Amino acid sequence: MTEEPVAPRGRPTLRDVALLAGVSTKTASRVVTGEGGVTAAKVAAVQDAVAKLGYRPNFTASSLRRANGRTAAIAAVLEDVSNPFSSALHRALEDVARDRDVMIFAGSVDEDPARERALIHAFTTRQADALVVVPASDSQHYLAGEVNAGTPVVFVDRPPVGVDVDAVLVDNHAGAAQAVHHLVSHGHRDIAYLGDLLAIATARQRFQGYKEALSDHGIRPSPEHIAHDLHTEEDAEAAARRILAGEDAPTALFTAQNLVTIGVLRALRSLRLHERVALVGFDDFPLADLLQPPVTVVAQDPSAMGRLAASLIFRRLDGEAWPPTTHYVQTRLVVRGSGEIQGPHAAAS
Amino acid sequence: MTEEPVAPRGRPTLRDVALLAGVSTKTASRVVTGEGGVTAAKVAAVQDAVAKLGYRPNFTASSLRRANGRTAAIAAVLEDVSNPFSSALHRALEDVARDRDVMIFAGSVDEDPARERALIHAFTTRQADALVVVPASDSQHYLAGEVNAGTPVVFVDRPPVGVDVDAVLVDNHAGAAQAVHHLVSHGHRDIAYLGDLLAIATARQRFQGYKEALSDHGIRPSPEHIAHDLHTEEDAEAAARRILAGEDAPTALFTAQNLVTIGVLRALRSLRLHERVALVGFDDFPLADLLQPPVTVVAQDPSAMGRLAASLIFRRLDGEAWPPTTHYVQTRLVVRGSGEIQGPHAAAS
DNA sequence: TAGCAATCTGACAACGTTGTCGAGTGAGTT
DNA sequence: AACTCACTCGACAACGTTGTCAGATTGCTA
Repeated sequence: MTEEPVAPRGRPTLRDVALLAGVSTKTASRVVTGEGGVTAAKVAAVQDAVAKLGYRPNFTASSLRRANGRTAAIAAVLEDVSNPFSSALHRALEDVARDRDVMIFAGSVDEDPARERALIHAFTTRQADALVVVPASDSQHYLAGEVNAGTPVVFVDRPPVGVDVDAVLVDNHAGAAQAVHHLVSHGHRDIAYLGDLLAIATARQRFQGYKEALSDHGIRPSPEHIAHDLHTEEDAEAAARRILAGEDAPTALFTAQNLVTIGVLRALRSLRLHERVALVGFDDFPLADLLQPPVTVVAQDPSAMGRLAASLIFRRLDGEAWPPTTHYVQTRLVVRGSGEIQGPHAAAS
Repeated sequence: MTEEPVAPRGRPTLRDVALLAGVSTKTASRVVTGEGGVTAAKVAAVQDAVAKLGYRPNFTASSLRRANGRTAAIAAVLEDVSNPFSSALHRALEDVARDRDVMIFAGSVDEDPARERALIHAFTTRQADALVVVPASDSQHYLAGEVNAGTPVVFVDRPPVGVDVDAVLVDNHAGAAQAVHHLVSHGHRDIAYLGDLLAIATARQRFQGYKEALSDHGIRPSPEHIAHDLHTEEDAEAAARRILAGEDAPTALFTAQNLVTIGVLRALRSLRLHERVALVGFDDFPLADLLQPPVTVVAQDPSAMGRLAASLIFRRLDGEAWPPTTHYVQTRLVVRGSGEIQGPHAAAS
């Protein structure tokens, strides 16, 4: 059994180590940081003292003093750490950061602009080396100070407004259009739109893509078949029930967000329309392939987005410089079944 | 040439603010911390300077100096931030912490003991005020120093070994037994077990619960119908295929973990056995209710666990003290369909 | 033997902030 | 007029660490 010495008061500091080892704090510092230039005897003495006291360096004090002042932590301001998109993003950031011994601070904004500011304040105040932001507010002009001070900032999924920084975005417009074209090509002309809060830029873009794709085919969507501002599964389920109950119900649905898709699936299921009404969702989700029918989606790749965002961050932290750039990550139509249910105008070919 | 207005290098500090406002740093500090005892005129001057310079306090420097040295951050050492259990836990911690303006540091261990230590080292070195740990290692004796130094530590989901701290656990044994009793009561006697790495304590407990519940009914499980160490969906799918292909295939399956359940569902689906072989899974997952048949599970409540863990942490941070205690959170059998498929020994009642 | 470079070591200051304490001011009391 | 008291305010030190620099020691060369 190893002897556990009684720690004096609070945590031991470098002073305590130095005292016990009979050297100066500076020499102790040299040993624990591996700076070198210390005789073997003193190295051993310091290492003994470190072990005996259970000394752990205080990284915050160290980064306060060190030249570059880096804290080796980057902050992620996410929609909600527990949703699959955010947590896949979080994980991708962590994977890249891990190789450099950098930690991730993450927080959930919940589409609340005030919370967004509070989180960013909390993170910058804690000297995060960089910021990855999925914004919820109208404008992020308040970030200008940080950006000027040289903190790398990357926006993900939603474009920056009022501040000029790198961004990793999805081509929502094209993705939505792709979904709609797919449905039209399977014989549908009456395609409903169910989407998230219009306050969210990506929701607006997806709606635009939907409208324009329809118009490409000379179709004008029925206003009753458009539902905005659905932010929970319950909202979406209720809206879908309403739309499907009306006369001239649509033969296909485009659901422009994750939770909306799931809520709509519940409605379809309980109305026993899931084998009859076609559905394409935006954003993939776990088990989509195991449902009956399997759900066709326009998939985003949050992992790829996270990795790209992290690599931009680290390149800037390494001193590379370039004008703020927006990167687009491709969406991918994943054909599984629900989107291929034939509509009334199916080509006879 | 006139004197260049010295563009402050990097971020403005309290010194810069004080200088511009014509007060001492201490007075500037009093204003920004709201300590009070400053005349209105100087308050205004300082606030002007803060606004003009875009000053943000350096929270790490502040916590270095402040009496209690708190960093208002707690660390969460999780299995994998992107899996639903971990991220629900993470979110619950965040929700409780948010009310106190405390941030969460989270990291993924991936069942790697070395990574667990590295993460905890990184977090303690950054002066996290407390630790929430889902351990992966055999022993966490190395935490003794931290615990002695007074850092609150709570283990979640898996018990601490080699260190005496609070824990929030699930009664895996009882939950697994409940699943098995349920299957037996629906006429099954040949019930397979498919579970995660035996190195994980919870997996062992669930297996124990499985075995003992069977033995309560006088059933001895067939060794060919037991598969351990399945840690990915693919592992689980392969194992399920093997078990279901053999002669005397089981009529029911108990899947002891999330991903295992999903892998097994894939196998059942592709073998077209999903309506014939009963299944109860341990741990709930999104969309379980939308599958065909809907999946019966023994649900854990990661949110409740996270909230409980956080409240223990904060009570200790608030100075309350008590001997380390283990709390058990109940599991709940969620009956949905897959677990109620009748077996050959169904009572004729 | 003196001279010199190379190596090791510690005193000191500083990072940005706040706790302590005592000095200064002015109003109110005797 | 002398005194007390409440209130502001700033000088200074300190939190735990590391950068700077100069002093001490050593070994080697001339």
